[in-house]
Amino acid sequence: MTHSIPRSVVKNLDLFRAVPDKDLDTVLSLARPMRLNTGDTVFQQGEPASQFFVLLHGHLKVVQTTADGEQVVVRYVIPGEVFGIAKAMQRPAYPATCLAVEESVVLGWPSSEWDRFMTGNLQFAANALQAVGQRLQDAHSRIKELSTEEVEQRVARCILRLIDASGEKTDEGIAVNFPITRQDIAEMTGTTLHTVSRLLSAWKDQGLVITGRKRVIVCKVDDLIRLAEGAVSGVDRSAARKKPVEPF
Amino acid sequence: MTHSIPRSVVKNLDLFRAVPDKDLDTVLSLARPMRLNTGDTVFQQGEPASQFFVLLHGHLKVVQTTADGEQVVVRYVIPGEVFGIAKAMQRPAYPATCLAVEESVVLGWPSSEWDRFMTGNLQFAANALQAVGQRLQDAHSRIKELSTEEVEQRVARCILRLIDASGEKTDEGIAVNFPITRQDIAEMTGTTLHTVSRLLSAWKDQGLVITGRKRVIVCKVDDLIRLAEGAVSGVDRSAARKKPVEPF
DNA sequence: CGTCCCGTTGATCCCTATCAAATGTAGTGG
DNA sequence: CCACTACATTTGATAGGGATCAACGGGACG
Repeated sequence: MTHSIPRSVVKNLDLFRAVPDKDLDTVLSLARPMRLNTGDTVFQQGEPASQFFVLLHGHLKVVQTTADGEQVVVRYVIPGEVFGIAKAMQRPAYPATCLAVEESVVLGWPSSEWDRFMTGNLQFAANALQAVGQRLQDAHSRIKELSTEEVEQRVARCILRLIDASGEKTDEGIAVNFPITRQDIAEMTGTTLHTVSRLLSAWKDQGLVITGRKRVIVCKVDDLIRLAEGAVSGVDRSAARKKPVEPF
Repeated sequence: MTHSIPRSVVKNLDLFRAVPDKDLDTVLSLARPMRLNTGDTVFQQGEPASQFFVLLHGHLKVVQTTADGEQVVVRYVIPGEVFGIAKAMQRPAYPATCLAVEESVVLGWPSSEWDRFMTGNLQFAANALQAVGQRLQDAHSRIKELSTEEVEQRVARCILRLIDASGEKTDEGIAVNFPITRQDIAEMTGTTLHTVSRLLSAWKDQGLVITGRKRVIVCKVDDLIRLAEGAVSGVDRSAARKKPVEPF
């Protein structure tokens, strides 16, 4: 045994659910653990997809950069999830960049092992398919939202999703578990950091959320759900609207 | 043999690529063919996912309806593609409605057979994963476009994608192979039929495309590519912008 | 040949991007 | 420990890309 990774570490991962212990031992023996500091990249967009990974601890951000330098946050990876499985879908290169937003620990395998895992264990194949299927559903939800909803709804839904996937109960409300900026939220919802900032400020005034540098805590979840579902907010849009001066 | 489906019909489908003939015979014996008229639905959003399908001939539209009745076109299914594989991703119900936009022929299997195919043949599992992976990539592209590009680029790209996936060379240019309305294009690009109509009209004036009822033919592919990549169009946006009357 | 359905086009409005600038906050090195 | 710096956030002002509202025109199909 080259590493001292306990079997229990992978046993509870979705990707390895219901995979027999003897196969898990093989899996473990091939795993390469990796420690990351905030800002470290696991892989870069366009780079050959030489490995696939599971996140054990921390949080990662997956970002696509467009031709003209704009960025889109594809998703956040939370502990227990697989990522970087480009090769499994027959892509030679990673389609996005993946970086740590806080100290994190990942487990990596050479992409060549993917096929071995697939062929060696049917449960593994089914688990992988389900994981990708779930992501496809999520992507379609996002497309629907970007196509039909207004910014406020989208941002509300985005934050709800964040606390749902990775929220932490505090005495003030439910907090997003990892550092996230207005810019990040904007890149997830197809808007600008300015608009996100204005929305959060308005919500803060109404006591809906508590905000801080790279921090969001939701106090009134129900009210936020109402906004996500299209209720009209109390945000005063008329502030900017000026009544034109009557020409006599 | 209950049906007279020739083996060659499924042999060339991506989903069954490299699957041995003996397995194909099993697959065929369980297949249920179905003929569809324009407007017929294969399945409805929310309905239990009792079957999965392959399109043999024609074209289908996959549509999601939002809570408030708006529609989003998820994708068009072209001959040879799998669809309705909700159950493979462990979803109990279809997440969208699927309907024929022209006369079509599909092949259906009971969802329960999916697992049998998966376990019976590893190549099948890999093919399925690749198909879903490709769709995930497509979905991410769309998210990126909806987030960062303007309407004209998105519509241009949408039409390019249509002729790429299902274009037919004519002596006037490359035609979209199936009936499609301005409304459909709008629902694919997150805009309104009005805006799509205006864009197509402008492009028609410039000789970029030829349009008709439910028809689009691209004459100058290169120019359209240029638009999709963000070149400024010749569309006169100032038409609507009125110079306010000088008050003396 | 009338009736849908699809497409076109004008006019107006407003949500939100953009431009601009100030304030606040964590981290760092002297 | 504080000044310095880099990065995050806030907030105001303005403008414009498209949605929306409204009406008409035209082709297909029964």
